[in-house]
Amino acid sequence: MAHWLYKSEPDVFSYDDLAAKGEAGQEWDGVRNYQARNHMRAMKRGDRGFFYHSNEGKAIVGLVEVVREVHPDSTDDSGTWECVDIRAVRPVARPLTLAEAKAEPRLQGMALVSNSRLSVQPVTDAEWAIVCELTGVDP
DNA sequence: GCCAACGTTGGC
DNA sequence: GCCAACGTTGGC
Repeated sequence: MAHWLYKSEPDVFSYDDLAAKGEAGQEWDGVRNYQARNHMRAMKRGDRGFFYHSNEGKAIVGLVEVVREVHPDSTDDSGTWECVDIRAVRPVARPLTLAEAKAEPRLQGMALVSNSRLSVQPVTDAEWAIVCELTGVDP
């Protein structure tokens, strides 16, 4: 099973906001980046991911899961953009800040560290295990 | 609030 | 198809 990371500004849409949507989750719409879209196209129902708060907090704060595979973005009329639906699983026991991730030698290759602008990122199995360890998540 | 990094657009 | 200009993101 592949793993992912989703970024969101908590001012706009926070992990708590996602949790409030419950089991049905939320369409991850508004993504207007081809790389990010391609990652969403590759997602399978049940894939787990991390939820990262950008700008404010700058930390991995929760665990999420894909509940609906790729489909047209309802906020896009052009037919270009697609997205998945995700739901909150549970918050992590201990948020992992960007500064901590940058300071962790084993995470230097992580997209979060090396390509901060990509809003939907793949997470390798190795990175997943390390972040689970650092956040106190039972994978 | 600034600015660097990156992606996208459009003229040639 | 190249590349300059522009807009956006996001860390600081």
